[in-house]
Amino acid sequence: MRAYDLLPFICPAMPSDSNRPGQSASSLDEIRAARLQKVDEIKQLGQNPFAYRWTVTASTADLQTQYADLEAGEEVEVEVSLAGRIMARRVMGKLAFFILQDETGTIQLYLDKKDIQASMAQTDEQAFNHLKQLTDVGDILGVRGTLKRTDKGELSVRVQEYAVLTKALLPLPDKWHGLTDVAKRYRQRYVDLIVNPAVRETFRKRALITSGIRRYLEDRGFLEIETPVLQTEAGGAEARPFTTYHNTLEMDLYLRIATELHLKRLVVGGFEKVFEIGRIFRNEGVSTRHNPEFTSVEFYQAYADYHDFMDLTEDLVATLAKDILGTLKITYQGVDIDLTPPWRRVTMHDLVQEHTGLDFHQFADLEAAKAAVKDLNLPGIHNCDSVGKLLNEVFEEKIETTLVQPTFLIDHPVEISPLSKPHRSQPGVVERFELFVVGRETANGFSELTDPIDQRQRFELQAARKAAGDLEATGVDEDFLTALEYGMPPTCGEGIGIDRLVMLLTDSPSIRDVIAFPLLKPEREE
RNA sequence: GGGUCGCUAGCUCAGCGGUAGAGCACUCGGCUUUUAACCGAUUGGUCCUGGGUUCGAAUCCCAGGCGACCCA
Repeated sequence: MRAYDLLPFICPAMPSDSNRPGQSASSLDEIRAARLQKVDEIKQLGQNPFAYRWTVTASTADLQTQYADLEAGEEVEVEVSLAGRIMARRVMGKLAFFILQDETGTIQLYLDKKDIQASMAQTDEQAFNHLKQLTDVGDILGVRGTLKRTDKGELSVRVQEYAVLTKALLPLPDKWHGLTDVAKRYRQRYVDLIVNPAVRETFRKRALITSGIRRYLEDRGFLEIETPVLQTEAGGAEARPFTTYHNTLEMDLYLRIATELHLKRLVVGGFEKVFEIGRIFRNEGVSTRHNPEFTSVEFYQAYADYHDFMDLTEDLVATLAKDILGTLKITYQGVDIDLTPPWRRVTMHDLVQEHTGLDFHQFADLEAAKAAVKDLNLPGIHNCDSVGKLLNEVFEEKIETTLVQPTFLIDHPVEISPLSKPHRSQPGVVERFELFVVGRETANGFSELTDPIDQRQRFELQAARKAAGDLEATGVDEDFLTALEYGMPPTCGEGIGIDRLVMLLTDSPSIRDVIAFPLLKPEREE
């Protein structure tokens, strides 16, 4: 970014029609200087180029809907007052057409010299000429007028009065090609939002999804309780945490990698349905599916198990799709997805057997299992120190990306599920489900482990891995174990990655398309 | 972390060893039914950064920065 504050102040020309200097302005600095001069000319007219307010009585979308049936050439003597950004200017000698954009859409302004100079004679007898000279694409304009549909069929505000509410000093991108440079779009999202309506729509839908989740849970008696971001031990998931430092306490702290362990403490405390929508931080790679900070919703319900939550998840996602998109049949990056419940529920063992013919129940030990999967050429096989991990490796390598339609993968090996309750009838696996859509994990839930003795053993296994150098392993959370020793009711918990859900429902290829300000390296300053 | 590709005017792009270009935007002039308005005239550059090769580099080579995609 350049230091525009250091630019010299431009001496203003007098605000007359004929004495404006005929200088050209084409570089960014020159364009900006020309606009600063217009700022000053507006001030000299006694108007404020950075105004305080404007009475808005209509939105462009409402007007477009309300007057959809107005015939070409027809006018209605109803006064409207609205405000927005100038997105296009087509100026003739004594008539001009602007496109005005507000949050809801756009409408054409019909700017007739006679109308404007008659209405504004008291405040600015050259009002139409000043409109031509002192406004630019990008300015925020307030207008008052009546409605007409032009001969060519464009609904327009026939403007009687206008005011520059905010003078824009910098030019907008090309009106036709817009802003396509991805890095620039992410770095200057405000410009992206101005010129790309689809981006506004994505973030509007994101807001609807988040509030829809909140409403869905609250309607069912869930209470949203906020839990700490700064923690002395980052647990509840396997991920590298960010570290930070508290000066006066003189201690290292971690940013949370999950909300799980605190929400479960609340269940111990007697809240039977709790949730939190919140920011999670993981100090890991950045990709089209991973941002270092992202948003999850985690929710916990006492006396429920993972079957209950699979039902809930189907209904929640279907409700969101129906309410926000109006359909359960969506398209993601050209692939048709049908969100109509019920969704397939299949165990990891069955799915692996279905794809590879291998029955992991049969393997007596790790060596036998490794020998059996030799032909699959698994890249991560050397990291598998248990049959369960090997099973998961087969799933991740060979099957995960094939789960395109919504599918609940259930009953994972205990070795990869340190917080889940053992399966009530199947040894070696837990009562857990993961929702996969278009080959991506989108939700993860399980009957929560409530046995403090078992939980301690699993924590200690993690701690041993951490001591051995595993940066994703967590230590023993003694306070959480203490909480469990006071007794946690049977509980089901689940986390949904809101960013990935938004990607799915807005057909966005990258997580950065659904995060307003994704993390990017700063451009190098000289 | 590895590979491939990209970075040139405010924006979108061309140029690929020989005077840095186009369209749009901007500035000026004209124009009362335009909608990528039109017509005419100007103007605008750290060719991502730093080295190197060369008589000469936006262009070729090396290193770096930032990004996209793929792989891990």
